Amino acid sequence: MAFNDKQVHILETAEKLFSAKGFDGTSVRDIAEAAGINIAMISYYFGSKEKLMQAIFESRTGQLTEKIESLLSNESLTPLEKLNVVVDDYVERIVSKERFYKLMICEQMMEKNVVINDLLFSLKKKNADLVARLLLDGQKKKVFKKNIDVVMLMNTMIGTVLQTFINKDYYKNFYNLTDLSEEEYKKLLFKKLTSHIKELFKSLLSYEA
Amino acid sequence: MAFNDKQVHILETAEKLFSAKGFDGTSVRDIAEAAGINIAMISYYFGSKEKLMQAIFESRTGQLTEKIESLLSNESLTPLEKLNVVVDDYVERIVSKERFYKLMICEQMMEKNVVINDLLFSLKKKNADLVARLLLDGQKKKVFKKNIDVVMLMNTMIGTVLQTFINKDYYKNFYNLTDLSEEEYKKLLFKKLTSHIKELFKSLLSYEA
DNA sequence: AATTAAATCAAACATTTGTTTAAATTTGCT
DNA sequence: AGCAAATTTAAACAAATGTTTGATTTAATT
Repeated sequence: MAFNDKQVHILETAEKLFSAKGFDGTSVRDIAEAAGINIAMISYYFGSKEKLMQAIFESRTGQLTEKIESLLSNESLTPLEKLNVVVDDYVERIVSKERFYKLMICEQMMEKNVVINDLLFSLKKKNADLVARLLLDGQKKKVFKKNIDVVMLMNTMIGTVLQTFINKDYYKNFYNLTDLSEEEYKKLLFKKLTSHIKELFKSLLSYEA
Repeated sequence: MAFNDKQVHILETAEKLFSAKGFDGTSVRDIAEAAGINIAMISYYFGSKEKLMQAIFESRTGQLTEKIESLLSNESLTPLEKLNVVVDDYVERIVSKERFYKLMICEQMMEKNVVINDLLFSLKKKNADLVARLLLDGQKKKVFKKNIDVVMLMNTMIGTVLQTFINKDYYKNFYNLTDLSEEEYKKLLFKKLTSHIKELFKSLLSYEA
């Protein structure tokens, strides 16, 4: 589970290629060449191409729930504040790990690697449960309305962010932002997305007039 | 551009396999076997595996904008009513063409087939322009507020629907709906999604209190 | 029925695929 | 320096890949 520098380098190179060309569209020779290593090293370190893919998912999903868990136990924040932190965290996560999330979507859609899908399933369950608990707390404290569809709420958040990143280049073109650097553009997207989703959540969760 | 019955059969079989295993994860032998034809027929009818994929996209994207275009020219509907029809149309489209939309997401994420990406780009532009015109009309008539981010709005709609379908099985499990048939479940999702998105749009577009 | 075009087929093609091997090199330790 | 373990290498492996071939069957037209 703990990877050395060389292994991390291979993992990152593979992640880059997999997200650009897909798992089956990338050969172990592609990876070896891009990483500047011998082909045999992949089997040597990871066992197989398949297990290399699984290693990517294991290493990336490792620390994902920690942040939300610690957040929820923080007593000094109101439910709405907590939810806003969750939004910031999700968006930030996808912004900074864009390639991995592309991989994740692909893998979720295809009925291929059972190990990975099981891993993602339990991850989703964990996250949904945590957010559900947060919403329940808000309902008890009368700041969130009743009858909230947790999964739908999560889908709107994650779906909006992912769709925005899938459409990243299109958005850039649509609003004539082509002169922005990649870094500036990502910052802009982060701001737009977080405020947009927070606005959505506010209207979804607060009592209506 | 007009395909005969046998060609359509090959296209549909390929679409099914591509969406389940990915383009590179599906061999022409897989397709031929599943379709009950000889391998050579794929090159014979479509030229190559690559062009077969493009043919899927051409045939599927063909009629996509027609409905929205005719809708916009309908003068008897209010902007909000029109928008609600757009929502219904989008969700219905994705519900009924689930497999193709999976393919579409994958293809959009990967920097592989330029022909397909160009096709999708112009399709997106067309749709976004149409919706933008609809929103503008509503703004003129003072039923929609100013400062609407069209792309973000579309991303929320499409993203929510896609994410819901990517997570379809998870959602089913989360709410103990496993005893529903596929058809019943799709109907339920359609209702949930359309009402959810319409609610989102209403709060996004109407003047605040 | 004869002729032509379209459709289908099994077989072969040259590449590319993931993985393994066994030898060579480097590294860490005494 | 000497030894053993870990790392790296080029080469080889069988299997699978997309495409083409050339013969054969089917369909349409005269």
